Amino acid sequence: MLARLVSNSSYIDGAHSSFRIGDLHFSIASASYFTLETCFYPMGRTPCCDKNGLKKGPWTPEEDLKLTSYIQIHGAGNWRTLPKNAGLQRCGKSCRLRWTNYLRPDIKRGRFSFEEEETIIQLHSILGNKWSAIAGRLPGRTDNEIKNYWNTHIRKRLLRNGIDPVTHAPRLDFLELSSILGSTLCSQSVLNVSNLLGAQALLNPQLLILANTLMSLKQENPELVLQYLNQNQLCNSQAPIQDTSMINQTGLMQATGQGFSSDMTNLSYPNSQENLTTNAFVPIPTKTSNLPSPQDGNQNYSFDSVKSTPISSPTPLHSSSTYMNSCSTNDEIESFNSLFKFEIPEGLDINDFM
DNA sequence: AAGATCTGCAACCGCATACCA
DNA sequence: ATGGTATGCGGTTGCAGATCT
Repeated sequence: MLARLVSNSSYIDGAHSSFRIGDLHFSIASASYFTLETCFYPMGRTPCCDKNGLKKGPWTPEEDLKLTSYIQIHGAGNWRTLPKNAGLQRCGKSCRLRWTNYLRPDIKRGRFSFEEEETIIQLHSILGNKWSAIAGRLPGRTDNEIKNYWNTHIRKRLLRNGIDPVTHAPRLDFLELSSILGSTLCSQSVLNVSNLLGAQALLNPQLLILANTLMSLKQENPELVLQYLNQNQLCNSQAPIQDTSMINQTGLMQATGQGFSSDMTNLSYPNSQENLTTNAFVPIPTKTSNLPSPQDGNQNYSFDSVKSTPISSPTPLHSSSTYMNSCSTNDEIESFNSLFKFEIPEGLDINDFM
């Protein structure tokens, strides 16, 4: 027996986005709104709330007051009946969300502290997008708040610093660019086209434009380019890099303005708070190192393992601190421009790489 | 000054799952 | 074991204010 719901403007929500008639299972996967003119429910199964006439959108202070007052007296829970009992024209789900994400008295509001941000990044490197799990370790912060902060601040910053926010590993396009530029610009020979073509598929086309521009600069004024590269230890003019397979990670570090030593043996992974505050850091992949892989739970890992990781692959995420701590300045264009301190050609927006 | 674009965040949506009858 | 309901979770959307052109 079927009960036809009379509303034609309501929509199926939450747990009721799927239903059964006999042995047939119906699922509404894509449509957010579902006209009920043709929708039938099995008798006895009703939506969690009748959306007809229920308010959506931003909460008013009056609604907040009603909800808070009700919960203070009766406690949170039983969200299905709560709106009616509290005199609210809202869905229970909406009430729960408003309470847990905004009205709860133990919510800490305001900017995230440096320590909180560090904690989020470290936990995300382990837990991935398990926002509720991360929130559970940050008292006073909600999963929604952390998720928003990650998407609007931390994620962008990691991207700009050449770190894949999914894997917490250096991004391939940055590594390849560093490799190409290190090889080609430092070389006294003409442009190694095959190297460029070999990496082309991995690169954002605009990165190629940038590389080409730098190549042109080199041809026009090679001494200036080489002088600057040497000044910034981007390459060793006495032993020019000829093989792009040897990734000059040091160059990348320097390129991002993070001030790493050119001595690879001295590279370490700062973990102390003072290092966090003074040095941006990224894992140092070296092709020749015997450093453990991320799966070892160690902060160090080889470049091979990085290269084998798809840029947007699901995260194994058992490596900790495999991220670059950003510099406190927000404008990472600066860090990229510091690659060579050359003027970026007009019309080439570095943000497009991000 | 005004329109366009960007940004941050609250709220929504659909799915998964725990719980209970 | 099965089905119905409640709740939790993560992804996405939409809006308001800020910034840019």
